[in-house]
Amino acid sequence: MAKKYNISVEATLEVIGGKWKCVILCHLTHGKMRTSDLKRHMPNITQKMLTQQLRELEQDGIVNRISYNQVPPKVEYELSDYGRTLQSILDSLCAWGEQHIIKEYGDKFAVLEDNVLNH
Amino acid sequence: MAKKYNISVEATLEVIGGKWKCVILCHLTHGKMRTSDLKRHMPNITQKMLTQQLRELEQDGIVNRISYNQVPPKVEYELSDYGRTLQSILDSLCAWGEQHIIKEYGDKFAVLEDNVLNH
DNA sequence: TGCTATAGGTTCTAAAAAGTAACTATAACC
DNA sequence: GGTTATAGTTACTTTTTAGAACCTATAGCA
Repeated sequence: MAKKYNISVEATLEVIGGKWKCVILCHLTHGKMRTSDLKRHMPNITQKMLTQQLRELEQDGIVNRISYNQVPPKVEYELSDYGRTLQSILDSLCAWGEQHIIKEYGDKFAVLEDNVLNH
Repeated sequence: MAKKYNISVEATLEVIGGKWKCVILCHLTHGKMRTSDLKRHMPNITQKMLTQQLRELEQDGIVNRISYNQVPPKVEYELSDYGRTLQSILDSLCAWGEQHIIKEYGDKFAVLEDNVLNH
């Protein structure tokens, strides 16, 4: 049967842990996005990691994958209903990061890439 | 100069990302703990990883290290004031994990180790 | 004397995670 | 006919992370 957890947060980390998942999900809190949009917002992620992480999030029921049957392909991702139960956590993580940047660097504009500030 | 972030959550993950930090911090939300207490609550962490992660959290100002000058040594860790700005996020992460476990397994008692349930 | 407990350091190795590069398909366009 | 765009796969390599096994010091105790 199931694995054992020593504290419930371990279960959370199994779903949204790792280097990229929280970042992907934070972007998706702003709404549906195509693969190429995500890629644009995450210039350092590789195609491989992006699809791999999205697959896992899909399998865990966090995101929906919407595939339009056309060529060239068009695929969109969005937070699922279940994924939206993470929304306030994701918002808080972003907000904390922003405060942390201000604390560390004094000015968030100094370290946030332009594209981010267009939110 | 500073590195650039493409989204503020990246800064958060730099501080509390990784396999162990959130778990350590969640335990510390319940109050000050000795190294050996933490170890007991995290049977799968190695001594090396535990001290390494605690060092990093200390350097980022998230935890305080309180060393009593005695033999055998006694060291306690606690959330710092700054670390406590993460408290509600940590609580939410734990709560979400608990709900997720219930969703996945139906019964949290089936997968949470006994020691956890004594909280 | 020899053992335990405590917190931690060090070196080496194993495993996991992530990156690189090359490949697929096909419609639309020049 | 050649090029671009899109989303994705695959095999291989590198980097990062984590673990195992060893070491330190010393008070207290049988």
